[in-house]
Amino acid sequence: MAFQKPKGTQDLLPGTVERWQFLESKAREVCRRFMYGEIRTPIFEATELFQRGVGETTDIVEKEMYTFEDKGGRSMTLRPEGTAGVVRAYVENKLYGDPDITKLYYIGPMFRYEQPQAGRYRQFHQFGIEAFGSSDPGLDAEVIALGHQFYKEIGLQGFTLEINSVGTPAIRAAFREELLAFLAPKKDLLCKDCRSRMERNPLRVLDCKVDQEHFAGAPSLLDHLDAECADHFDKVQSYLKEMNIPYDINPKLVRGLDYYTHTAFEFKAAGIGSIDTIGGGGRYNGLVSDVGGPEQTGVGFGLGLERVLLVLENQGAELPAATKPEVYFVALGEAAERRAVSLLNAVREKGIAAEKDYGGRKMKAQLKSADRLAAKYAAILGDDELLRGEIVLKNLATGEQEAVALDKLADRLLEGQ
RNA sequence: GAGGUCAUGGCGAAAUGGUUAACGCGACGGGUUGUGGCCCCGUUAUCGCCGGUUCAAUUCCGGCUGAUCUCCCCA
Repeated sequence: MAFQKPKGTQDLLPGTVERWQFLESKAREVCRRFMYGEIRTPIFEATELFQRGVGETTDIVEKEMYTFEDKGGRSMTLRPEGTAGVVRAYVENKLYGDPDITKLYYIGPMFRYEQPQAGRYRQFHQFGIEAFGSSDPGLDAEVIALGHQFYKEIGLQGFTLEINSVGTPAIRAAFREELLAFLAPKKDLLCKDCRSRMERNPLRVLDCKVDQEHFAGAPSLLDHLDAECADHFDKVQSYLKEMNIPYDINPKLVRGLDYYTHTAFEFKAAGIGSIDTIGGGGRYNGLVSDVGGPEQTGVGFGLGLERVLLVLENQGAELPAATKPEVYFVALGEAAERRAVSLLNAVREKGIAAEKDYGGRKMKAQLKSADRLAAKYAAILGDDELLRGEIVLKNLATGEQEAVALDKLADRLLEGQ
């Protein structure tokens, strides 16, 4: 084989792209109803944007970025996530000047240099939304509701929602000290991953799969929230209840990116190997100013389209397949061939999906193609039909045939749809 | 960044250190010089790449690449 696609990427071919188109159109439709407008930002940005926006000590920035130097000597990075670029565009285009809340969505590829596994790719695709300009917990709830509606509408079964409040950076810093004080005496009992987490990201330690026995009596972040944070969290929950969106509180939920404040949430579903997160997000009140904008709040959400699709396929959901032609033209002989070309074109102009043979093959082979493509009709045109000014329309499911005047073909097909 | 499993045709999938690499599906052609889906016949593979062992490698060994699964982490 001469060339292979880069590791962790995929070719989406006709027959499966329809599934992607389905997900994308549903995403757009839900955003339309929620009044989120599409934003398309560059696929690469200045490296520093992600360093500042995502967080210097995150795995993404430390080891997963596709970074390169352009010919002008600038360090550029293929976007590893969507929020930083959107925030940059929000600031650069001074959308904060809009008196109303700015609500944006995006769909597109993201890039992370990782070892691929089930539901994890180097180029993957996210659908995400960001809402700027309000700290109202109702907006957090709206963001969650949009995600919930999307999953529901694509037919996903059995997904769950977990929420948490991660407070403010100051609260987290204080909690972090207390947690480390709790963990320090147990350090030697913990697994090697936990010991490294203690240095890199202590809040994640409590989520460890193997060391749970040592965590009895551990402090909880939720107990350290100040009145404002607790009130915000309560209100988010009451809005979710108001909308009948079921959720669980997961006090150990910490998101992988540094910028979250207050609300953090994840949607989960089984069916992607060892991975269960299909989407997540939260509020990021400090991010806009971190990236050089004014003090402005934001809340958002991103979901992985590959993962959602894997779960759907795993659940045996009905998904759209390749387009089937309404009619397949079978032409016999040169004169019929010429006429078939014009009929084909005319029918297509009327909006009918139509195909014909281009191999000059015999009738049997042409009908076989029509059958294989699952055409509804075969339109058979030979010298006899040409003389009569007719074409034979054969219903391939029933085998019934009828002669149709050539100039009535398109109308006949349209009424049969 | 670490580890396990794997790599044969368009697809699924056997077997084998030696001269025809099963079988199934599909595709193409024919049986039926104008009727598909059923049936019958025929055709359809430089065994991922590079190197090594050997008289001989698709088969054994090593490296590479990729897939898949898992850890870290994440969508």
